[in-house]
Amino acid sequence: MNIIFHIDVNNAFLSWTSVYLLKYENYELDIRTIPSVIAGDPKKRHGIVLATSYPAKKYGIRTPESLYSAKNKCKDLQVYKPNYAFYKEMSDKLYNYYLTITPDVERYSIDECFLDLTNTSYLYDDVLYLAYKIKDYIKNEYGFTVNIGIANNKLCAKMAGDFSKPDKVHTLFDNEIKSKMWPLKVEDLLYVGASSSKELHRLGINTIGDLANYDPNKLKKYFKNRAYDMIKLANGLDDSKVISTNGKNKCISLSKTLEYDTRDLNILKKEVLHMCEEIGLKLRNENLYASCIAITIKTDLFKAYSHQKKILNQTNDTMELYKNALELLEVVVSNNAIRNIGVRVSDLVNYKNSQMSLFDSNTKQDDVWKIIDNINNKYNNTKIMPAIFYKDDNNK
DNA sequence: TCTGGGGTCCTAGGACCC
DNA sequence: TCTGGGGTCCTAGGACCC
Repeated sequence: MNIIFHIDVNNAFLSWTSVYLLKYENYELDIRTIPSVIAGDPKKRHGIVLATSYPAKKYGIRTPESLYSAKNKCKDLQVYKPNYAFYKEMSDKLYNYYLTITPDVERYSIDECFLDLTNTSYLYDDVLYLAYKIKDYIKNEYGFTVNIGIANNKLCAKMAGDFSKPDKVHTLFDNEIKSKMWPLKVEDLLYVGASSSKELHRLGINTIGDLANYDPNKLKKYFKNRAYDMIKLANGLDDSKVISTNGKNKCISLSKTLEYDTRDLNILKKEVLHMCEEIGLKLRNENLYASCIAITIKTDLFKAYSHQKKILNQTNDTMELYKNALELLEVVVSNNAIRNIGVRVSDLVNYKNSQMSLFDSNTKQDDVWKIIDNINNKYNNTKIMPAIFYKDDNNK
């Protein structure tokens, strides 16, 4: 029998900012105790609520709603900006702490990990006791609380972690699925989102138990092959493994909501070049090459489009990425005003198809990037970048 | 001065090959 | 001298997660 822990930080961004303010800015007020949220800048059209305190939740404020709407619900709402560098630091600290408990740790998001204790639980006589010890250690050592879900697979561990918050340990072992999970609303089931739950309710499937016992052949008419997966999930069945994939993503993407909608190709090109810079740097730092690149956009009407293409000679060269991205950009720019633009690379490999380098100057170019990257990695603010930026800066 | 940003996975349909 | 069908690769779009 497998033993899986799911550990997530309660209101992660808000808790972490609170810890930061108390520790480094000598705040006397713990923002977790007042109606507060973490949100971006509405003037830059980043006004989305990213995390909420429990007092803010009492006003019905939820992520990710607009800051505008959140403020309408609570006039005294206190708003704090996200501090991603500190969040990353906290996330790494937690991850390294988990590794002292078991080597089998999967980072599921910035504030969530799965721990596989199947092969290590013999070291700990009582897993429930261990969970309480972990939870209390984190609270005392770092100053924020977590929820821990314990189960026989990842799905149930994650479901258990959501039962009631904060600062709680819950179990959802195989023999508890009917009593603890089946009464829940069907939309509470992992991977059943807004679109599916709407359809399920229409079919009279309101609880996870309803779904678990529904005729798969009937459900197939509405959900195709996904019907079988959904019924499996509702029965608490999940054989996915805890995989230590630290840092190894299948794609890297960057996107940006512009301050104003635009049809101006020059503005979009500049954004795309900037993203190719960042993505190229990330690829080179991890010694990865991209075989596929995409441009994504969102129009002023919130309609999303994307265009992608294979890159025959895998690359992590900024200007190669940019050249490919530009071809896609020309396809994607239509009559729509563009609100959000992004670049995504995928099919990442750690080798380079070097056949073509006999005919071009790739090797020399690689050396140039190494020098540029060393400087950029060292000095965060004064970046070496393609000449187009200098021109732009001078025009300000 | 309403609606962010970074991911994974699946499916349908077209192109192309034999 | 009349157009089947299997397999693979690729793209676009959508659902879902945090």
